[in-house]
Order: sequence, then structure tokens, then C-alpha cells
Amino acid sequence: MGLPNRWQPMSKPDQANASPKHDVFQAIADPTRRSLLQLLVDQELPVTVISGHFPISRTAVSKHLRILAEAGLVQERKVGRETRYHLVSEPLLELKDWLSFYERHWENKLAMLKHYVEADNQDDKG
Amino acid sequence: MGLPNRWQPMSKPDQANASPKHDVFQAIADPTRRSLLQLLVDQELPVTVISGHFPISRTAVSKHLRILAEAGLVQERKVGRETRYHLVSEPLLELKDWLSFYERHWENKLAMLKHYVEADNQDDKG
DNA sequence: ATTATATGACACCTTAAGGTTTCATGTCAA
DNA sequence: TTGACATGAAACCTTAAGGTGTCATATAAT
Repeated sequence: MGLPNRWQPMSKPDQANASPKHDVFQAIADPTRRSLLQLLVDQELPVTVISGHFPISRTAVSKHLRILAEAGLVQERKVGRETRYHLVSEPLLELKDWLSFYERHWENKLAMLKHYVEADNQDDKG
Repeated sequence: MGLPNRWQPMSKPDQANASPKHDVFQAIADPTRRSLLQLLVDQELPVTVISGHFPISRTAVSKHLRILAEAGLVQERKVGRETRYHLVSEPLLELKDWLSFYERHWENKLAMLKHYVEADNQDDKG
């Protein structure tokens, strides 16, 4: 078993961005931020328009957007006096990698369950 | 596009457990809790042993375990005077489902990138 | 019976999260 | 140039998050 047993930081500090304050896991923890991502899937929208979709203040939305940006999940582009935001889905790969480690686990369980059910069916037949 | 544009709660309240306080997204947001999950992948361990792997107090670890349990990611079993915890990976399926929505997105991008690179190679050849 | 161990429950502390309102600044329109 | 609009920054509030230490209780060991 090559699995680490002792404590360790787990997720890379993301030194390239020089803003290690928020990571992907934290960014998607908030339901409002998840809604924000969904809204920006294939649209690039300015803050005011975005905040029109939420029951909270524009400033609050702006803060959420900054957190998403820190995690790399969203990118801003200044156009005239407005700042438009759009989704950047690549950082979610880290999440997928993390998940894949546990995936084998539940797949094993499902396989075992399937085997069990099939055996049960055979019992019924016999 | 049938995608919802207006705000909505996003994740099911998990009424069956009667403890909708913590969901999977929140549960895995904390690096210590992610380490806990990794530690409990194929072992069932009591609190004292678990907390031996972390630089924080046993009480703190216990709280983290409760949060994981509320999210359904960990299950406890009393054996004598000790409470043993083990991983339950199924709730991570919700995460996988959530991810799959964005997966098509980055896959599109990767496909486009690949296409672009191949076109570039052809340019080199020609 | 008495002592030691394992754990949950409390009370408490400090800081960060999520939110609001107000103000300053940059940009577009008249 | 003057006014309207978009946004970021700052100050502030409230509550939850993560942590600590102490105590009570149930179980195991002597």
C-alpha cells in the first residue's frame, strides 16, 4: 500500500497564481458559487447582469466572483466600463482526479452488489 | 437550452438523514477532512487512532468526523468503548454527477485544442 | 471496587465567510 | 463638461468554522 497514512497538506498551493487563498474545493463549497458557475457556462456576463440573477447584493456577487477567479474557475475581461466574467472549467480537473481515487471504491461496491443480486436471482430460479 | 438561469438551492436537502446542515461539497472543502477520508479508505479506525495522524486535538478530529458523517461520507460503529469510523464513498456520486455537467465543456476544449495542434502539424509538413 | 481508557458534550476563543451599505473612480452618453 | 452607469474598495456586522480545554459517562482492565 503506497497510500500516505500521515497528515499532509493534500492540495497544491498553486504558487503560480500567487493567490493561494482559495482552492477549487473551497470555491465550489458554496451553493451560490456553484450557481454562478452554471450561469456562466457558455455566456460571458458583466457583474450587474449576473447579480440580477441572485437575491443578494451586487457586491456580494462580486466577492463570490473574485473567489471563483482565485480558484481559476472564472476569468474576467474588461470591456469598457464593465467587467465580464466567463467560466474556465479546467481547474475542475483537479476535482475529477481527486474523485477518481474513490471512484474505484464505489465501483467495487456496485460490482459486488451486482454479483450478489445475480446470485440471488439464480437462487430464485433454482 | 433547458438550463436554469435563475437562482435555486442546487443541492438536495437530504431530508432522510434529518441533518441537512452539511452537504458533500462543504464536507470535502476542508483539507483535513479530505485527509480523513483518505485515511479511512479501507480501514475502520477509532477516533483516538485517527487523531494520532493529525496535528490537531482529538476533539477537533471528532468534530470533523461528525461533519463527514452528516454528509454521509463516513459511518460510525460502536465497538465496546470505542467508536470506529469507515469511509462511505457513495455520496461522492453527487459530486461526480455535478462534475459531469462541466466535463463535456473541458472535453470540448481539449478536442478543439487537439484539432488545432493537428492542423498546426499539417502546416509544418506542408 | 477501583483505576484507566475512549469518547461525546460543553463552554469558550479567534478568525474567516457571507452579507450589507457607503464612497471613489473610471467610462459612456448628452 | 456634466451626469449616469459599472465596478472595486473599504468599513462594518453577524454567524459559522475550526480550534482548544475541561468534564461526565460508559466500558475495559486490575
